[in-house]
Parts: sequence; structure tokens; C-alpha cells
Amino acid sequence: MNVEDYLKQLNPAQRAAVEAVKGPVMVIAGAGSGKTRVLTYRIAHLIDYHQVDAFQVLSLTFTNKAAREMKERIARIVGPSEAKNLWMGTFHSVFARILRVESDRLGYPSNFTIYDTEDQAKVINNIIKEQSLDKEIYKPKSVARRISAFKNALITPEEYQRSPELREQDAAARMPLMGEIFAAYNERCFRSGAMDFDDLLLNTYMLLRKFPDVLAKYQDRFRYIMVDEYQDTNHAQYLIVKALANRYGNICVVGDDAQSIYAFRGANIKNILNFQRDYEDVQVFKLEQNYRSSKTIVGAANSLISKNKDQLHKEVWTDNDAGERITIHKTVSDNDEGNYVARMIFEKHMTNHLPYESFAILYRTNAQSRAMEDALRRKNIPYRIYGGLSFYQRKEVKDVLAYFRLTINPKDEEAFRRVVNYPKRGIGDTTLDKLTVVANREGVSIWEACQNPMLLESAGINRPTQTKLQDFVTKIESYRVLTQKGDAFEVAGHIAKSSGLIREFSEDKTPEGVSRYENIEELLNSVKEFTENQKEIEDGNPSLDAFMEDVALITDADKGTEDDKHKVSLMTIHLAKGLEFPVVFIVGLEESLFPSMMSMGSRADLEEERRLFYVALTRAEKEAYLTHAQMRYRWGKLIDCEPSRFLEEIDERYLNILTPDFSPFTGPDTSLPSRRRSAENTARKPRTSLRPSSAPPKNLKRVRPTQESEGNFEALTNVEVGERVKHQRFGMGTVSDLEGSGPNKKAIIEFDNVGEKKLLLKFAKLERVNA
DNA sequence: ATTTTACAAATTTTT
DNA sequence: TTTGTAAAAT
Repeated sequence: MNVEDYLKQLNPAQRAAVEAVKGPVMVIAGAGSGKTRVLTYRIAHLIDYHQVDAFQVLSLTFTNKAAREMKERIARIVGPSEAKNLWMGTFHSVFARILRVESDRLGYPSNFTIYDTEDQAKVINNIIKEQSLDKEIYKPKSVARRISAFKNALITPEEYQRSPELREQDAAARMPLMGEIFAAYNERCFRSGAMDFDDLLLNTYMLLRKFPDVLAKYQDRFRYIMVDEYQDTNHAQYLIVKALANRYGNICVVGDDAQSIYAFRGANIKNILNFQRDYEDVQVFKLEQNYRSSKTIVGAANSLISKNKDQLHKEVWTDNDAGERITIHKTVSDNDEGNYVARMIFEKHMTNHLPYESFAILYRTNAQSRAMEDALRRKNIPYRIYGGLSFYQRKEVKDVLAYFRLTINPKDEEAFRRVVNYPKRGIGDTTLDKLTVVANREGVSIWEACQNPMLLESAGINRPTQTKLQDFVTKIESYRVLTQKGDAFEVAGHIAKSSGLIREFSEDKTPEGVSRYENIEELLNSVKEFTENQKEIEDGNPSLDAFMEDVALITDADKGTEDDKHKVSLMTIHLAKGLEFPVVFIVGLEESLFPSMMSMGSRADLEEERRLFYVALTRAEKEAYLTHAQMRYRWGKLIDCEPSRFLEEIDERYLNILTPDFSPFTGPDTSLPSRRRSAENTARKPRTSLRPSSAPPKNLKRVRPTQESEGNFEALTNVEVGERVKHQRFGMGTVSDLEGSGPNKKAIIEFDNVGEKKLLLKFAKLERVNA
């Protein structure tokens, strides 16, 4: 594709934004206005037309998936060898990459661990316990939120102590020791060689501020900077971008104030509202033509968002057809809501021949997915849930990962605590407490304390336990040696086996245990896949370090794969940002659910909820359905619900309000007479108890005790060479070889799309395909 | 040190 | 309803 070709595909406003390559540029991009297209072509244009070196372009996106897709599109214009040099990714992943290079400046090891929310909570919990504070007053969650807020505002523990206002705020909240906890938390993370998500930003900022030569280096490298979803940047991100752009001034931010929905994690909508004040001679472009949605949807969304006070003026319009009115439907209960949605999807799928991937069900809270899942499953409608408990957060997966983490960075205290006695080694809480005391006293990590027999002795740990600890240390050390030679897959496989975890899981024959075992297999598969991919790439890195780096910053939105074709998407509205679907169901439009209870206190919060609804509505291309239930299960109790105020805020001419008659004689399934209702409820019980009692697998393989696994059971193990088979995830393939026998029988399968895989037949959910 | 039992708490959204 | 934590028992 040459210059003329891609410029021709743009409308005047888009084209102007693409061609304005110098100086500060702000693009206000209404929903569905072709923002990604502008960003893509702008970068391609820089490289292709202005001969800018791809190494000098930094592009910060909202998800890594978005970055990957954009890179592919750019590659098609400028060629893959050039495109691969682009710096593209989320703030967190790009800055983690920089921090790995520069970590010694800040006193961190370059293989620092990235703590997720769970690790963070555990550290805080430990500190609260050690200082014997009342955790009714110092709620770990609120402490974590508070610390996160400090970091996003770039406040250090020292600055905290110097600020009377902050100290008073916490004293007023009966938490006068907040500053001490904050300091202890930072200290502990530092000693563990670990950064949390906020640290990735904060430390990048500190790095650039304290070391002018580092700043100069990156200023000089990133001569063209682009920031997507600028309305969702926080203060730290704002300052980092500003610092980096300070030399060349070629900064282009793209965003939509109407879609700012991340204030709760520190995003500051003022960043976009004040951009013109912050930079000189800003060129502003407004993309107001919506290419995505029908006139009805655009009109409805406009009428809704006009209720917000804080916004930049813009007029989103569309050339598309008027389309169907938006349906509002009231149901009796949350289960009923699920049935309605499932029935509508089924009907539309059958009568209009819409594939299942055309549908999305969006909700405010993850908890709402349950009712939807039940209903979809009952109708055998395939679906995929995004978010919720992700694969990498599952307990058993984190256990294995903790061994990996400890191998890479033995100072990682949370990983240490997690696995030092798992599988059981006779090292219990008492020992751990003693270790903590001595580590704190000496100002070293627990690991370092374990390496020093003198310290163990002085901690009052008895001889047998000392030996156990030393055995553990030796074991981890041996893994470390292995990482010097082996690739991620070799090391991971060895660790999983020799740590005893595999044995631990395989001994458990309960359905939960089997599911856990499968998840570990799945994890090792993904290590294998990663290793192989890295080996194929020219300068790929197949080490375990690289794998863990990849895993740490994977986001829920990043994980979609090919096998999501033909599936209905279920996700929170937050996760739906940036996506679009022909038909969208927004469920649970009830007061104190959406808008959420927490947001009803202040106008600013309420406006954010309204923007959230705006985002939800504008995901729809052709049709939108809004549902609300009269009753809903919450906290295990049935509660009454009022329709959301947002429903009244949409201009009526776009609406089609169904006021269904709830007598048992009308609609076939919409409302259920009480007898059937209770019968259904009792019928539900046994199935629910069949579910793994641990958190049900939300993302990858969901264990479905009923249909699938039993249905094809005979077909699983007796495949033969040359046969055509179908795998849930990998698609179609041909069996090329068999290995092992009995329960360990494996098949080597050449898949049409993903190449050769070796699968344990016991677990691979294969289907025979008749040629 | 580990297992069992009982009881409380939880639901906003995520990198 | 489910999940996690604290106390009590082995």
C-alpha cells in the first residue's frame, strides 16, 4: 500500500490528524470514529512518508492486544522488519521494559518481580499482623487503595510524613499509622526485589527525574510519541509522557473525555481537558463521524451523555441507517434476565443467521455473569467470559509460578512464603515468623537470612528445621543453575516435577483436583508454546525470565484467541472498551447496581458511571438491548430493584419499551409461574454442587461435568495415525504419531493452523472428524 | 505442625 | 451463596 492508497481511506479530519506529524497534537475521537485507523496510518505515514526510523516512535496503547494488532496493520504498509522496531504497548509493559534495563540505577535487580494485587494484599496483611494492628480498622483493602493513590500521585513515604494534610486525613479515618505501613510496604517490596503495578510508573518517573542522562537518552530515542486513551492516564503517566516529549515536542494524544472510566484507579480526566493549556500551539482535531453504529444508537448515546457537565464539546453523528430502536426489557429476576437474553440471542442466531460472535453481554460487575452463564448453558449457546478470575490468578497456577518466580528472583518474599511449605516440608508459621523477625532486624530478605546459618541460629530456629530450610534453599539454587542452561520449557518442566507439585496435584482424584491438574498441564503447554515461538523469532528469548515477564503484564483483554469464533462474549463494560459488536445486551440496569451504590454519593462519580453506560451503549453497531430485573440475588439474598435512572435519561424516541404482562399465559419463557420457578431452583442445586468448590475456572477450559467430557469419552483414547481430529483450542488437525500407552497415551498431532502438538489423550478433548 | 470446625464477610470497575 | 480466617483439637 502506498501513501495515496491509505490517505484516500480517510475522511478530512482523520487525514489532517494523520498528516500533522510535528508538534503537540490532540485528537478528540468520538466513539466509533476510526481512532485506531488514524493511529495506525499516522505511524505508517511517519515511517513511510517522513522516513522516520521506527526505533524513534513510541506508541502507548491501552492493551497489549491493541498494540499487537496495530503493529500487524502497520507491518502491512511499511513491512514487518521495520514495524518490529516500534516501541508499542501498554504504559506498564513499555516502562517495565525500560526499568529492566535501567534498574541498577534505582538499586533494583534487573530481574525484579512484578507483584500483582494479590501479592500486594498479602504484603500489607503481613505488615498489619506484624505490627499487631487491628485489621478491622486497618482494612487491608483500604490500605492498599490508599497506598496506590499515594503512588499515583507520586507521593513517597518521606513526602507523606512531611505533609500535615495527608497525616490528618488518615488520623481522621482512625489510621494514624498509615505512613508507617506505607513505608514498611515500600521497604518490603524493595528488599524483595519487587515492584507493584504502581511502582512501574512511579519508578519510571523517579528514574527520569533523578538521572538526567537517562532522561536525555529516552527523550532522544522517542522523537515521536503517541498516547491512546489519553483520558484514562493518571498523574504519573501524564508527567512521564510530558518529560519524554519535552525535547522534541512531537506528541500526539488521542482520546475521548466522554469515555473516561478509570478515575477509580487514578485516571485524571483533566489530563485531556487541559491538554491545550499544558502544551503550546496544540493542533486539535475532532473526529465526529461515527462509522460504527446506527443513527438510533448514536442519538441515544448523545442524549445520555449530554446530561454530564464536564466535557469537551463535540457532536458525534453518523451516516449509517437509523436501525432498530433500543429495546428496554423488564424481567422478574436475574435468572429471568438471563433467560431473556439467551432466548433473544438464540432466536436472532436462528432467524437472522447471525453468528454467535456478533453478540456481547455487558454488565457492571463480574458477579452478574453467573446468571447469564446458566441461561446460555441451558440453551447450549457457546460463550466466552473475559475477565473475572483469570487463568494466571488461579491458585494452582500461581503456586507453580511462585516456584518460577523464586527461581528467577529468590529475594521475592511472597513467592517464598507461598511455596516454602507447599508441598508440605514441615516449615510452618512459627518458623516463618522467626525468619521475618530476623530479616527485619538485619534489613535483608528472608532468602538471604536462610542462607546464613548464624542468622538462623540467632533466630531461635531449631536444628531440624534449619536443615529443612537449607534443603529448600539448595533445591531452589539447583533450579537457578538450570536456568543458565535450559530454555523456559525445560526448566519449567523440571521444576514442576521435582518440586513435588505435579505429584501433589495428580494424587488428588476429586473433580477439582483433576481440573487443577489440567490447569497445570495447560500452563506447561503455554510455556512450551512460548518457548517454541521465541526460538522461531530471530532475536527471541526463550528463557524462563522472558516467559515470566510476558505473564506478569498480560491483561484480560489481551487473551482472546482464534477459538473464540462462534462464541457469545461476556464481559464487564470496562473490559469492553475499544470493542464493538453488532448486537449488545447491557444487563442489570438497576439503581445501586448501575449506577453502583458506591458512586451515588458524588456528582463526579455519578458522571463516571454515566460515561460507563455511554461506553457500553456505543459498543453496539446495530442493536442494543437494555434489561433490568425487579428482584435479584445479592449477598445470597433476594432483594428488590428499581430501574436505573439512566434509562430515563435516554431520549424516548430511540426507545422501544416493552412492558410485558407477567401473567403466566403470555410469553413462553419470559416469566415463570411460581411452581415451575421453584422446581427449577431445586433442580439447580445438585448441578451447582458438582462444580469445583474452588473458584470455577472462568476463562480457559471450563470444567463441564455434564455434556462434553462424558459425551465424547469413548472417542478420546483410541485415535489412530492419519485420522482427522478436532481440538477445542487448536482446531482441526491430523494425527501423525502415537506414543505411550494406557493413561499416558499421547498423540502427536499436526494441526492445520497452529502446527504440531503433542497431547495427552487423557486430557486433550479431541473429537473425531469423519473425512 | 496440621487438620478440623465454626463463623464472619463479601460485590464496583483493573494495569 | 461462597470464601476466607480464627480458634480448637489432634
